[in-house]
Amino acid sequence: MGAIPISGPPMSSSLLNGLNPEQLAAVTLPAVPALILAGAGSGKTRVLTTRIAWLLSTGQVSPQGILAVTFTNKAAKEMLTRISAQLPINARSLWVGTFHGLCNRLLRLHWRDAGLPQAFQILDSADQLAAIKRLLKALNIDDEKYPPRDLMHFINANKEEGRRAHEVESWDDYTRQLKQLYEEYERQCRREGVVDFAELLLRSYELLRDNAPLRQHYNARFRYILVDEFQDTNRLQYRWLKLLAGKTDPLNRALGKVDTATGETIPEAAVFAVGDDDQSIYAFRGANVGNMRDFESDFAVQTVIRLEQNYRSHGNILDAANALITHNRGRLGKNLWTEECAGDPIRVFEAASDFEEAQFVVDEVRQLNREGQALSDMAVLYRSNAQSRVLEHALFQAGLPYRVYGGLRFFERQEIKHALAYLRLIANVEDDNALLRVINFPVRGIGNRTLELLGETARGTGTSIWQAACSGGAGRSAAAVGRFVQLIEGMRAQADGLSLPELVQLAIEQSGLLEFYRNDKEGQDRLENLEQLVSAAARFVQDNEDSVVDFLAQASLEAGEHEAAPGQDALQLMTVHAAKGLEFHAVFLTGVEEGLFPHDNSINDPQSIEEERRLAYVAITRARRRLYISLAQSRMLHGQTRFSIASRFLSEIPEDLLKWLNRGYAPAAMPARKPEKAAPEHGMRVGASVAHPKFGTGVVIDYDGTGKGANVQVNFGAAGVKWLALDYAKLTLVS
DNA sequence: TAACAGAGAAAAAAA
DNA sequence: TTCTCTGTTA
Repeated sequence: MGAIPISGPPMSSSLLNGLNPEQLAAVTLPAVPALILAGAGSGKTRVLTTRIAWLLSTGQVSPQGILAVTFTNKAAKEMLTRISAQLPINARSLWVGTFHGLCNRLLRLHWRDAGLPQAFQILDSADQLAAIKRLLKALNIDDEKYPPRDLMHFINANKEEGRRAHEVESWDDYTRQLKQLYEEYERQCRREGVVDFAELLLRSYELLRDNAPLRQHYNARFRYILVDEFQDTNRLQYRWLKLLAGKTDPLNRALGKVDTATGETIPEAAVFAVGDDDQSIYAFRGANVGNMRDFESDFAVQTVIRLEQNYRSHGNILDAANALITHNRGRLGKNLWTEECAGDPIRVFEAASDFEEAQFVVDEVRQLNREGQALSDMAVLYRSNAQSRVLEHALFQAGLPYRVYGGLRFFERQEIKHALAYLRLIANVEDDNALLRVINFPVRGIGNRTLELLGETARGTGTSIWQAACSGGAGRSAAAVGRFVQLIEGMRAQADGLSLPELVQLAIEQSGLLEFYRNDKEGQDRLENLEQLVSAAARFVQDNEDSVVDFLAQASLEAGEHEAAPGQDALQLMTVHAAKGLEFHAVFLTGVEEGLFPHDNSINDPQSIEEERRLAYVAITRARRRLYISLAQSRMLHGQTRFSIASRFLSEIPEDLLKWLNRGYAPAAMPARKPEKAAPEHGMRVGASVAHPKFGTGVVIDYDGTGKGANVQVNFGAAGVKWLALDYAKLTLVS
């Protein structure tokens, strides 16, 4: 292993400057398995990149010996950028990427051993769903009884547990059928030469598991494996890591045999797992926090380092976050601290309605902005996307520029997907997914009936729809189908000798996409996007091989930026999930109400409540200096006014850290609303303001019973929420 | 084939 | 409320 040539002052000392003792210890660990519990804002990325730079610059390992894995392309890119800023190194020789990106790399290199066609295509989740719908149709399965989404989930969940169809246990007819469909789906994918996201993982896992020489090669090669966001790994990803690290997999007897047979001692890579169990918010998509404990025991981890010093937030914000998260059980344990002062208290605002809440945000943002705070350094966070509407409306009215995260991304747009489908067909005519997407777009007179016929022919002969189309079994529309076949054949014939951007240009022109959107009065944006696709292809060939297949793979793996307004100074709006990893001077956490945050769907399950609490923890720790928490007593939800009370999470934050901006707020100011139920005879409809001699004023949020048995539930704000028997309680209607 | 009406559902999301 | 899906109609 050669050392990296170093120019200038000794790299290692300047590298390590400014690290705190824990960070330094983590960065300079010897080759042992280690778990780094990195709290929010504790300099996690810095530790990861500095460790890689340190390992390289001290000559302990060559770039080939390092594998670093992340979840998002953004994180991977950031890591590469920061490493190359610290070291004069060709970043491309490093294996740094997402799980899926690295698996793709592995499978492209060893496609034959993995049993894949050389030009295999990657299905994104929309493609996968389409493929499943097509399968169900082909098999004549009632999709009411077997919803495509459920089947997709079934398949992915099993793959993520490392189970092939034949390994699925089924005790009832329903599961037996799902299992059967899983098998059929795999067959279809194999025939079409496509792999879905979960398959990328599973296939490369199996490749390493079943191919001893290959595994030994990579075991010998990767001496240091670094994992970012380890708490977000799923079971399959963890097993994949174990395999790469040279750990035998107890779940897999075959592997044990191979290893005894070869008699080789497997060298074990030093796995450096960085994560934070308190920020695990992706259980719903398969993340298994338990991997952190499993890692400790499976690898006999002796080194656990806690990065608890926070460089982001003021003390009060950290205290609030710490206090909140202690309500979770079974944590690995961590307490953030800072050298900064306590700072401002957390400002709490209880609004009468979602409109008023939005208005509050507008007013505060405007005030902060007037004081010189950049809008882009402020964020409004919410639990669910539906909440953004009211906020956007108020911001728009106030003329405050804002940017909403989420929504469609570049490679997910329909015009882009259409263009890519033509490219896919050029690369592989057997790709039924791609064919069906564009055979009649732009419209060329090939309707459903024709497609059904083609589908039947294909099924009958066990071939692709393309084959069926070529053989001319298209009934009345045979001519139209023939023209389509000719169109694609023509493109394929011209493809030779064209560069990738030229090919993209050709595809969008000859397919008629360009003309179609030119004639479409709302097609202007789409035309621009198609132009951008050509530029993207041009950019791609600058840094990569001129290969359609590689370009398509990248398009699937990196869907591109979320839709966002052009780069002026704008307030940031996003879900709490989307905010993970980001930080802002001021954060507005909105909708902190029972039923919304924690969400209704998690209220009956302690595990889910804990995940919601971690989500709140993530939200709070995004703020550097100012944190606002707001809630609304009533809000429009699904077209109905819904009344709610403050979130339990709010009461889990010590009162002395909070500053209620509108304590003693008069609920009578609430606009009249239609009662939810028939008006009760006592007149205490939902939303009515009432007064109680002891609890003060409040708002009726529910009632039941009649006559002597009548009860009403009242939100008294500071005094809490109470059910009161009307017959006894001295309640009076205000106003 | 395309436009339209009515039903039903609505948590979060990377690759 | 608003989006998406399905089935119907011109």
